[in-house]
Amino acid sequence: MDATAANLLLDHHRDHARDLPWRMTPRDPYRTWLSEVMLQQTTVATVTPRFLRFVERWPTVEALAAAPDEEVLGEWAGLGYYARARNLIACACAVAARGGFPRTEGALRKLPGLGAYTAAAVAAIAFGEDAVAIDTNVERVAARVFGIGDRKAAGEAARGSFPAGRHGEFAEALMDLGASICRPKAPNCPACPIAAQCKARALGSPEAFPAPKVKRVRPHRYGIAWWARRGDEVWLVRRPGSGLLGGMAALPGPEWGEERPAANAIAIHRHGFTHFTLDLMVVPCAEPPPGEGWWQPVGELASAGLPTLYRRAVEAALEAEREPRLAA
DNA sequence: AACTCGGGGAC
DNA sequence: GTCCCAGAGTT
Repeated sequence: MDATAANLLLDHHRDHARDLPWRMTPRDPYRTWLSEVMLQQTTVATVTPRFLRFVERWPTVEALAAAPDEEVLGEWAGLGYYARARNLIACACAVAARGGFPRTEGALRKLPGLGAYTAAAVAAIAFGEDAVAIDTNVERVAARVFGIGDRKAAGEAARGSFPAGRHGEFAEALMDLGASICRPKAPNCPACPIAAQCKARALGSPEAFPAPKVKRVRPHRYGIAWWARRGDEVWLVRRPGSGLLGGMAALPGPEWGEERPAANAIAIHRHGFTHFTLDLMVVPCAEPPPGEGWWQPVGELASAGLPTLYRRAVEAALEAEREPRLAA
């Protein structure tokens, strides 16, 4: 993309930039960082209400660093990719301890949870450094503008297009274009300020770029969740601090496996993860299984910080208790 | 370079 | 159902 096209895009962005709650003037490094982490593999529509709740509860990185881990993980519950929340806590503590965010891409890159993209995005957007933030939007727009099928190659080709002194603004312009006009499906080329410069458009098939990802078959697994009741309470546990749903509140149960267990379930909840699907069988038991845990009032399950898998499984179990005939 | 790691919105 | 999303960390 030449300088003329970059200026056309920046001019368009001046009038069409999305009004997002983390885009205040001037940019707040804390909110920039928090939004970028929340937005990793997560849509703006999903993030926006969660971001607002989060900054309402913890308005500064110092406040976040001082919060108990369980409360932060609970606030993150339902957003997915929980390593982000664990790294968020570690990063907040490191930043608070050193008296604020580092202001360069290289120093930001050393913080937990900040990879190549996020370090560059925070450096460029919050601190005005000429760092190049290449996300999936930039890759897709570049793939079409340059007519390059390979996503990573397209992203690298976009590096030279970032105008000096305006890298943060340009990254946001590319991201807004990718979200609003140069969408994955049904791109709105007539509304695009750089359609005349677009190779994929000239070829007549913008949607053919970038090349589609190779998809893999998702295996299936089975699991048991113990349903231990005591009056109006249910027994919950905290999962180990790493791995799938690491550190999150959960129903107790053995590790999941390939074979369908023979168990008398009152409910079976099917859940889709990124790389497998799970049938979680909720099985009543008289006593809590051995190990750490706590009795959670069923009327206060919303504040327990359950990830979606267990939140849905609990809902199914409570429904089964009300209507036993519908048990699976 | 390939895998792991969630969940929801849009279609 | 499918595809995709302001990716990072591990192996």
